[in-house]
Formats: sequence, structure tokens, C-alpha cells
Amino acid sequence: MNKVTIMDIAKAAGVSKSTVSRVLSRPDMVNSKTRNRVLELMKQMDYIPNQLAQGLAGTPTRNIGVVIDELSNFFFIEIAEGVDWVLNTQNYSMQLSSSRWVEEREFLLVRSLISSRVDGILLAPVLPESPTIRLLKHAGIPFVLMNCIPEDEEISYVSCDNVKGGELAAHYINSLEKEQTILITGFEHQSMGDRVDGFYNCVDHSKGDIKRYRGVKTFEDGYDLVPILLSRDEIERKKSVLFITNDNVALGVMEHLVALSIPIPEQVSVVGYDNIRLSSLCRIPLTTVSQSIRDMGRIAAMELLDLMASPDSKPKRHLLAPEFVVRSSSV
Amino acid sequence: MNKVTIMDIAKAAGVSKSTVSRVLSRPDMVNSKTRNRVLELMKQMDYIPNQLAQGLAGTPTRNIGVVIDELSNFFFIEIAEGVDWVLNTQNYSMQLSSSRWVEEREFLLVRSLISSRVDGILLAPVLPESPTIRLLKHAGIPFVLMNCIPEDEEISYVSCDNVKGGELAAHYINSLEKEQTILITGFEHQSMGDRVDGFYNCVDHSKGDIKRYRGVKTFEDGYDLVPILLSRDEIERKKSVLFITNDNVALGVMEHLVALSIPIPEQVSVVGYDNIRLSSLCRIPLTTVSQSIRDMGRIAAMELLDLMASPDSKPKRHLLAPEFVVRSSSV
DNA sequence: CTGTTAGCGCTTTCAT
DNA sequence: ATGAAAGCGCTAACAG
Repeated sequence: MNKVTIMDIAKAAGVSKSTVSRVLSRPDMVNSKTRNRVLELMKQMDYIPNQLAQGLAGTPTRNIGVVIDELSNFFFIEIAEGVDWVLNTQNYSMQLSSSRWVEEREFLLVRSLISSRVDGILLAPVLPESPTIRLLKHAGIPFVLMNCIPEDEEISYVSCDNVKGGELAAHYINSLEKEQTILITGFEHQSMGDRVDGFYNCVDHSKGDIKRYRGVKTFEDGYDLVPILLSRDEIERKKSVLFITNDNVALGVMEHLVALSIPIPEQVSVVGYDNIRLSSLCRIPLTTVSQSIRDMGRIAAMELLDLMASPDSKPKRHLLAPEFVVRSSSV
Repeated sequence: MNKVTIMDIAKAAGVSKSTVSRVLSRPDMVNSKTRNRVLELMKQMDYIPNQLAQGLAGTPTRNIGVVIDELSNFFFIEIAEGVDWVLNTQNYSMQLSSSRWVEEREFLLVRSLISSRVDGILLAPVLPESPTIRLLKHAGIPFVLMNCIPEDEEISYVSCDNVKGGELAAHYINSLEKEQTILITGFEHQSMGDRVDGFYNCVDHSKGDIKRYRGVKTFEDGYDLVPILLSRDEIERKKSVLFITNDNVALGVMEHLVALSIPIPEQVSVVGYDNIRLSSLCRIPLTTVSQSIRDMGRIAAMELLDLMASPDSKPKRHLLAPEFVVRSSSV
């Protein structure tokens, strides 16, 4: 390992280690001649400051911890990109990791981030209320939640208006010709709950009951649901509308429908939620509720930096408006 | 911030801080009674060890730095997933960041990782030979390169056999009916060079010159190239085969072709490279050269852990075999 | 402007 | 089994 320390270069330069330390932290406090000599030596000797030591001694680490729910999900990746973008312009590094939707993992990750003294944390929580969030508050570290609306009014967050999004979907679906409407939901996440609430608020219940399938979480789950839809709901003969609260799953469903040559949208209309990038590129471009995902990351990052700068500023609470995007998967 | 230190809990427990430290690092060396008391106190007082201090004092950080070229690219995300998977089972954390294909950023990121004393580094380098790699060697930190074949024989890597992949594509394309073949390449990355070499090795040159477009790097670039292909190469009337050395770009090209109602594969056949997940889900499933991307991450991570355990073991050098996948974008 | 000194929180001999 | 003390590399008063 790199064993060069400020002490080594101090000796080489014939100065004290304080001086060397100063050229690192307050260069202007050092005589330009010695400063240059020291800098030169640093370069020559391949000196790399030990961030652990700096951190221990009190310097902010300029590291921001980011915890998302899934890595292989464009939704979260786009958030991370937004975050990364902002952080970089401000010379912060991002430390990205995934909870994989498991609370305990989330807790451990956050704990580890605190333990490694990141200057702030961005979290897309599994639940809006959890030990993780209590930990964050208790630790007194600046943090902003993403894709989640916490009950605690003191907590900063950036989320999308999922109730509104559900309503948009309902209005659109009300306007469609159909014999049945089927709702398909996945992870029991707050955002999903809100979407469903908004949907039920506005959907036209007079057109018969709305069937619901729960726990359909992944692309594969969606794919596997299709045979059930066929046998239980006869979607191949009754003109059906599927509202699937997650694009990723919707893609899986469509994939299987296409494989079985069931015409979309003539026989089955599909409406998703999220507007991930894939939704416009997939086999049959997907009608969906769009969230400006990247903005979510960007705003969250900016607010976090703000929070770090002025810790007692009021909590930042952002609710981004969704938009409805009609594509060819529905009619 | 969390101000509870071992000293605090030592006082509370009426023992010395050494003892507390021991229950952290060598629990078995402590009387089980005191140990339990201390552990209980830690829980009660919400104690979180300071990883910086631990690291400074010599304990490995159990952090692995991972640097990829792009975040919003399933190719690299899948690598990261593979890595994450392995690391987690071994109780290591991953610190993920993106160089965005810029060498300087890559260098800075690696430097910062070393500076924060990660135990090892996984890097998908921009170039097979660079200051970054020299830095890594010099620092003496265990590392494995991904998606790259370094010239230096002492360096461990996991990559795919891109020459072979190019050859596979050429053989397939030789078998296709066509009036012209067009090669489209992007980032001047080693892997791309190898693909092209393999391709030229095997492609049938007797069927006329092969035109080449360079510097087509992103989905958008691919999209924008289509009008040029139309005007310069008249692909709408001459039956054409496009070999695009990157699926992401191929998707962009296809998107625009579809928008212009140019029939794929009847009029234009498209062959990509990478077999990212999208390639099987996109509007017209893409014929492509498949790399077992996730394996690459998994193997790299495993070899890194191995390297960390026995630092003087021989360099690990893996070349994964590609596979050719025919889908509906070509005929 | 520069050197001296005392920590930051934890691990680790070395005694006891 | 436990405590005392030194030290990891760096920063931050405090003197000069």
C-alpha cells in the first residue's frame, strides 16, 4: 500500500508536518515558495492523502451515501444519474448501493454509511417509516428521502404525486371501450398504495368490479401472470384493460402477450406507470404515467447539499407532478 | 452527529476502552459476562463504530471500490450486479461510481477510493494502459480489471473474447443475402477494436467494400445516423446489413428505422453486440453477440477477493467466450 | 508564515 | 481477562 504520509514529505521538504497539512487544507496560508516545493514533492513521491485520517481529524469526507431499492431497474438508475450529475458539479462523490427491497439490508447499508462518515445520505426507502429512518434522524446526519412521503413532517423528501398519477390513469381508462378492467400491483410500497388510491378514487366503478392481482413484482412475475389472466379472466375474448402500477412488470406482461399473439391494443390495452426509458423502446411502446425521474434525483441531491450547508433550514418537501403519456399499447 | 464512542460506553460499563474495543474485534477474548453487558450498552446507547477510526487503526474497511464507464447502460449495470452479488455474500460493501468514459475522472475516482482505503478495486477502464492503472499498481492495492485486456502480464482481468465475437458476427453476416454491409462503431475502446479486428478477419471482402461509420457512441447518435445512412447509402433501396458493435447504439438505429417504416429485417438487417437485456425486449428483438455480462462481474469479484486473501498469487486472467444469438432483426 | 502540541476513535502490544 | 499507553495520518488551535 501507499505508505507515503505528510510526515515523509515534511522531512523531504525540511518543514514540519503542519506546513504540509496546510498546503493541503489552507494553501494560501503557506509561503508560495515552500508551498510549491511541497506540492512538487507530493507529486514526485506519489503522495495520496489518507481520507480516513482526514475524516477522523474532522474534515468533511465529501462523500454522499446513496441507497436505492434496486440496481437493475432503470427507474432507480435514472435517479442515481440525476444525483451523480449534481454531486459531481459540486465535487462530491457518490457512494451507491442497493437495498434490494429488504429493510434489514437497507438498515445495515445506512449504518455503514454513517459509520464511514459520509457527509449526507440520500435514501429511497423500502417503507416510509422504519428503523432506518429513525436511525438517520437520531444520528443527526443530513438526509433526504426519495420516492417516498414520510409521515414525519421534519423529514425532507422528493417524491412524485402518485395519487395524482393514479387519477390520471383512471381518467384515461374511463374513456376506453372495454369489457373489464384489471389492476395489477407489485411491491407493497407506499408509492404503489398511493397510485392505487388515486386510481380507485376516479375510476368508473359503474362498469363492473375491478379485479386485482397483487404481489406481481418483477418482469418475470408479469410474464408468468399471463396464463392466469387467460384462464381466469379470458382476456383473449373479453376486451380488457390492464392497469399495471409498474412499467417493468407491464413489460413482462406484454412480452408474454406478444409471444401468444394476443393483439395489443386491439384485444388487450396495457397501461403502466413510471415511464422508464424502456417503455418507449419496447416492442409495443407503453402507455404510462410519467415521472420526471431524473429530476427527482437532481432535486434530492441539491436539497441535500443545501441541508448540509444550513442544517437548520426548514425541511424540504417536494412533490413532482406526473404526466400521462399515451402510446400504442392502449386504445 | 452520533457522538457515542467506545470511551462513552466504556465508562457506562465501568471497564476500559480496550475492553470495549475487544468486544468489537476479538469478542472471544472477553469474559462473556462483561461482553454481554457491553453489547447491551452498545445497543441501548445506539453506538455505531467509527469506520474511519477503525480503518486508520489498521482494520480492513471491507469496502470494495467499483468503477465502471457508464451508469445508464445495462451492460455495466449487469456487471455491477454480478459484483454486488458476490461481495454481499462475503460481507463486503460495494462503492460504485462511473467514469463516464473520461480518463481523468477515472483517475480521480480511483485515487479517491485508494485514499479512502478500500480493500480492493474493480475497474472497467477507459483504456487498457493508463495513468490510472499505473497508479493502481504503484499503490499496491489488489485490483482486477473488467472488460479489458491489459498488456501488462501481471495484471488480473476478466474480459470477453471480443475478437472471437467479431468473427462470429462476420460468419453470420457472410451467410446473409445483401447488397451492402455497413460497419458502425462507437467509443474507441479496446473491446471495440478487437470486435472490428475479428470481424475484418472473417468477413467476406469479395462482396464489395465495407463502409464504416465511426464515433457513433450513444443511442441518440445511432438514431441520428439513420438519415445519413439513407442519403449516402440508400439503405431504403439496397438490401443492407448493419453490424453495430454496441447494442445500445443498434437500438437507436432501429428505433429510427422503425419510425420511418423501413422494414427490418426485410430491407435492413441489424446485428448488434453485447446482448444487453433490452436487446430481447426491444421493438424488434436484436440479433447480437452475447457476452455473459453478469458472469464477468461475478468472476471479477471472486478473483479480487482471492487476490486480497493471497496477494502474491499469480495474476488471474479470464477470457469469456461469446455466443451468437439470432433474433428477428436480421435475415 | 511556521513549528509545537494535542487530539479525532479505535486497535494493539505489553504489562498486570 | 483486563488496563495503560502508544500510535494510525491528519487537522487545528496556540505560540512564536
